[in-house]
Amino acid sequence: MPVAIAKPKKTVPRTNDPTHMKKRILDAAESLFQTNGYHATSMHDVMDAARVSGGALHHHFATKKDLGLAVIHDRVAVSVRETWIDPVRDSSSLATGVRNILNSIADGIDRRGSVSGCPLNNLAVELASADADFRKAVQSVFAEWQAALSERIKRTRAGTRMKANDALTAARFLIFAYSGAMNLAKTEQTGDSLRQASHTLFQWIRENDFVG
Amino acid sequence: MPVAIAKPKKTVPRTNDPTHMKKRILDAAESLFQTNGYHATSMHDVMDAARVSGGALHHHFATKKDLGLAVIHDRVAVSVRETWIDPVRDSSSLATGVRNILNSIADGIDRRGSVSGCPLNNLAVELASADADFRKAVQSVFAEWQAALSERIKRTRAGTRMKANDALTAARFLIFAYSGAMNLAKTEQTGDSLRQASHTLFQWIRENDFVG
DNA sequence: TTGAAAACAGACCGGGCGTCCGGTTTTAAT
DNA sequence: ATTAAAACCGGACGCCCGGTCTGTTTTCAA
Repeated sequence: MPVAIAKPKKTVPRTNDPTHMKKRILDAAESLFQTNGYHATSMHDVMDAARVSGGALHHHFATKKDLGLAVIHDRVAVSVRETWIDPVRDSSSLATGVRNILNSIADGIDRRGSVSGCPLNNLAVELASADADFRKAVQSVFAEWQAALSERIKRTRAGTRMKANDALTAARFLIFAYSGAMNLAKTEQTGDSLRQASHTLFQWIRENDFVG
Repeated sequence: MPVAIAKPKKTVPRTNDPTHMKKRILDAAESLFQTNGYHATSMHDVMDAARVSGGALHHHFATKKDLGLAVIHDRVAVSVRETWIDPVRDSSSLATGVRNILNSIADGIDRRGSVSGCPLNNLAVELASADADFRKAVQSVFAEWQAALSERIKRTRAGTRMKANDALTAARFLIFAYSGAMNLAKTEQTGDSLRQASHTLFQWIRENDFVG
């Protein structure tokens, strides 16, 4: 039996930084969930990617489901706000606003060379129909999204004289087209479909007199 | 120690029926993949649902991936043909054809009370970006779908005098809207979004003079 | 200074996963 | 009748999953 080997002195002391650690975990989880999917990524994958111990991971997120819900609330929702809600609200015209959003996403895709898809759609399709909590979380993001678009549409020429329900339908149609285009972009690994959607939606917005 | 119990005589002899057995496996796999997702369903789930032994399952589909690819080729592809390609090809007018397809899907959803989503999109979103073989399989179905829609558009009034590429773009736009509407229908568990898409697309088709 | 809670580490567990294997039965060609 | 392949059975195998547990370190309030 070998003699006990002296344990080396700990050189670097640990520093507790729960905020930063939580951010690292969410960063890793968000990235892995989007590129590989929720069920296809294990907790150990998250631990490795975030370089976090199992204890720390479990301390901040008790279960995998908690982590998934946190990703939706803290990452996917803000992603939708940054890429869609804020730009379209501040755009000088709805048509150019939507076109710029879609084209810039397409450019990002082609620049990066790969498509992981729409963050919201990815988790929605995989988790929405299976689990009620996930569905509620996803649904609230969709609701915020379509409400913002609807508000913007109401500020257009045709929007001022249309019923609130019709504005919502138009808003949802924009989401339909974008989501579907993103799905195809993901399977084709190209931004082409987003540019096509941009072009067609631009004309659709003009034809419907959504000016301004 | 109890005495050996005489093994009861096998009463019902086994009958080899590989075609029927393969069908049962594909039935179960298709259903489970659509309702719960590919990664969320295990091989044992398929065995239980199809009431098939592990040996039989492995005999017909060596790996889970093989089973998934078979579901795409033999089930999802024909599902797209039955619900989209054939009806739109035989429709007297593009506008009513598309409207009928979307509305009948919406009716089916509300009658059934639950939405598992578009079969193709479900597997596309979950598997396309992760695995090259899955992506190719999904992509070929999309290609067949948009080609059929493009051919139908070319037979409309505006279609006869437009470039082939524009017809394809219009065809893809229909797919975009449908896919996105189905995604939202899945998270909202309602057919409403499909009816909205039906209404908006109907007008869009008319505005673009896709008559006939 | 002290005590307790929060933050983190890492080994560990039962279970379920996908897959494979030896053996048996059925089928069909010879 | 013989034989080989195909079809099917049922369980074992090894791995890894999500989650738990014990213990240590850090932080901060009292």
